[in-house]
Amino acid sequence: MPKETLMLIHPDKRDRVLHEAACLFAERGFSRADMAELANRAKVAKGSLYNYFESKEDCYMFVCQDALDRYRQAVYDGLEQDWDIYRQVEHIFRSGAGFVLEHPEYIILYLNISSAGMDRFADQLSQKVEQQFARLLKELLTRDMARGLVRADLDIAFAAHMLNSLYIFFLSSLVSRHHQIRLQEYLELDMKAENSPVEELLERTVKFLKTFLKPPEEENHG
Amino acid sequence: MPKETLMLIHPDKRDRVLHEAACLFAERGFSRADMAELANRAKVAKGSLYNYFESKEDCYMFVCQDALDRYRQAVYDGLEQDWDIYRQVEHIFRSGAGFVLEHPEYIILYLNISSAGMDRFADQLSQKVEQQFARLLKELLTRDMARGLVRADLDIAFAAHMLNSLYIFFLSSLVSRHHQIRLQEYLELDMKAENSPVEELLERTVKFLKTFLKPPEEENHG
Amino acid sequence: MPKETLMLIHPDKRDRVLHEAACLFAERGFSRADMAELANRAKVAKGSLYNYFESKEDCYMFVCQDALDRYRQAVYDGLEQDWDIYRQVEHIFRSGAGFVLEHPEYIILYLNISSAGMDRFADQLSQKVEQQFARLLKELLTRDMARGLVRADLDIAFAAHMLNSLYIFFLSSLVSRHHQIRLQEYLELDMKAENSPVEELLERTVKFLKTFLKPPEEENHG
Amino acid sequence: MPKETLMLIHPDKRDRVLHEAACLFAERGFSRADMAELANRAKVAKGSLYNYFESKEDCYMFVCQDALDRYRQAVYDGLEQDWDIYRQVEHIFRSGAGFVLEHPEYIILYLNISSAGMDRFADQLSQKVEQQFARLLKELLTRDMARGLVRADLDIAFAAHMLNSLYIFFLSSLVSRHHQIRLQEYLELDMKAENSPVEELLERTVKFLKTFLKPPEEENHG
DNA sequence: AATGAATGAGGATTCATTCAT
DNA sequence: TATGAATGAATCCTCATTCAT
Repeated sequence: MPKETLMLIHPDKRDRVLHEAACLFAERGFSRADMAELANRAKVAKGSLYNYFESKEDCYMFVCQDALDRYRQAVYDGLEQDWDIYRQVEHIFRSGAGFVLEHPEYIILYLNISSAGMDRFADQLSQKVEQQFARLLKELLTRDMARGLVRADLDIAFAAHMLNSLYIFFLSSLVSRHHQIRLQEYLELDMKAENSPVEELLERTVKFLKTFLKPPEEENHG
Repeated sequence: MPKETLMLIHPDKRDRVLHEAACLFAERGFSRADMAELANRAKVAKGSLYNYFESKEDCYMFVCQDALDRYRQAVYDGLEQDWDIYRQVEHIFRSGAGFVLEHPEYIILYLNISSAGMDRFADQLSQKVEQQFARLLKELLTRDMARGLVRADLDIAFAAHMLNSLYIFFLSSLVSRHHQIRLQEYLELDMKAENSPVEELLERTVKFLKTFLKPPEEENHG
Repeated sequence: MPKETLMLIHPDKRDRVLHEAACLFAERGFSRADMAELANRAKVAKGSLYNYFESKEDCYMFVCQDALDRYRQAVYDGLEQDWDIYRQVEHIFRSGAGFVLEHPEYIILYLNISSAGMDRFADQLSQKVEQQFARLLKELLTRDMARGLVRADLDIAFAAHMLNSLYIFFLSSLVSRHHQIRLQEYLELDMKAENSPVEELLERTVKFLKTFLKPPEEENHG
Repeated sequence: MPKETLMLIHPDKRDRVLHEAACLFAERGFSRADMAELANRAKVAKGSLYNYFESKEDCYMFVCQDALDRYRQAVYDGLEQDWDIYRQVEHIFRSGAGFVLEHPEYIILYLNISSAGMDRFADQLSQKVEQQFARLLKELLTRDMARGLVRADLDIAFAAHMLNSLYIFFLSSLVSRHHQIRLQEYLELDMKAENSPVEELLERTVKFLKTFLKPPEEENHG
């Protein structure tokens, strides 16, 4: 619940504040980020921040929500309803990667929600963050199972859960040192290499998914 | 690189300090945890902490490494080499869950490594954390693929990556608010319920894995 | 490099802070002086000091530079270019003494620069402190040697060095316990006596200088 | 007043402690020097230091007194009573320089006595430090004035004071950054140069002294 | 609405000294 | 006598937030 003022100021300034806040929180984490630095970066007076937000926490929360909105617009926009699940998932992975590479700060904010001492943020943000993709995945799996594109013996909810898990780690590996190191251990991919293997990882992921989700007879025919 | 003193004091005191540190860091995160509070909880003088550790950061790092050692001992100890991958994985999931329920603080420390501003910790910890399980999973998959227990068309590295991803989310859902909410959205399981559905989740996970990893012909026979 | 804020606050407050800082640093030395005490004395919040200065060290450095500026204004102001060196030197000794008696803290700060562990301050301050008087003395000696007021066989640079040495010890004996004790041993003057022998010391110094610097023939005529 | 124990331990250990203490105090100054570091350097337990000394202050005081004893032994030892003042002074300057170059820490301790907040040390040390040279200089001047080697119109006490002043600055310029910078300004001598101009400075000093102290007729004859 | 100086609680770290072994 | 772990007061500096202009 930011203050009214935030919506009354010039949109450029608002965007600047939100962008710099997202970057700063992503760089330092909530605790180590400081409002004076934010004011500097956003070229705004320290006092002004408190005309826009109730508190640092309020600022953080709003930045996360705003990030989520921007993420959704970027990722779900080009989606065509009638594509099969494999195509939709591939599209989401690809546009998700595009978005994250352009705005690495947002996925870091996401990862932060599950870190220590952030429960109060999780309470307000997590459901909002997870719900949409969970529903979409389950709907698509159900629909395409009916269509025979997905194996019939599938635990749909769990499959959605697994898809999302892979998605999270896929995006995380684009920005988080830990996830890059982890990926290095598992897939021997160096996400920090000049010639980043994003596309390779993406294709391997999608291929893997198909191996698993497609019905056995599909393989016989394919 | 804690100071020598840490290894010279009474093991009970050392354990108390490490335990309280792990709990405090897990409760508050690195930044918000404070050394005075740690001293109180561990019933040790503030100054003594600096006889044991170079700095708060050094303390954090060592607590994480120590946590990893304890985790490994707890989880890998009962493992029998000749069990098939399904049984080994189930055992790891089960003993992992047991460990995490007893020491929720440790998995929270793990999640923290991938949060904002923790890259310097990731640099020192992540590989150590991920390597062992990555290797084990890949070895088991390779071995059991040869034995015909795992489908032959498998991208072994990616499957290991997926198994680990599910493991991480499984354990996380035992302790992290965010992951609990996420699981609620995907699997409609309330991990905070009195009658915790851990066992159910575990069985569902193992069953799901079998569906995916077992060779098709296996299904025909089973 | 104090922060901008220092120059934006009310001059009275700035002066109060600088004055109290100079006094405190002079009383205790750099290490033993503490910022909380300074805040108290200057009737300013502790945090405010850090709006004015980058650090304690920055504060110290600026206080020294400011002291130098004030010293120069007080001492060099009444100087008349065409006075002979004896009169100019006497004037500087006298106004220097006046300044030091009014602001004993400044000369203590000067003495501090040459004490242990203060090299980093010396690097930034010493040249600035010494240069002006060195040049003035050498110029006057050169000029008055040409005029026949100073003996012709003089090592001008060394004479300037010696004049300055005497000046430093003269001023130091007004404030430093060590230098007072030293002077007691050499000149049997008790600088701490109620009826302070400053004037006597000054006259004796000037007389001594004349004995040494004046050309022999001058003595014959005088 | 160190504790008895100091005199009972092995002289090598005592020397090591005193040497390291002198060096440490010279490097850091009294306040910033710490007893733990001293214990490390002297390869002695921290607790042992408190078997030797009442306190840090007691340690500092004793180190200074010990330094003075060593200085005196080194500097006054080779002195021949019947040398004229010029030769004796030159000898003292030269052996003083030798001593200081070998033990730079001692002169730094001397400079420290006159710095801020060290009055309590000055009260106990300064007289002891200054008295001997003051007396010697005055005696020599008196004797050699009677011998006609020193000009008759001399203010003997003041001349002694001046000689000592030059001596202090001469020695200081061998070790103190501030004094080196000062000397650079006055004499354009770089005491830090590889080919250190110590000898040049010494000769120039002695020559200067002669110019000043010798009676005029001496010059006519010389 | 914008500004930025003021505030003071909070938190990491240091260090002289003690004392049990 | 030597040791070094324990102690806690002391001290530098940070930073969210307020408020007068």
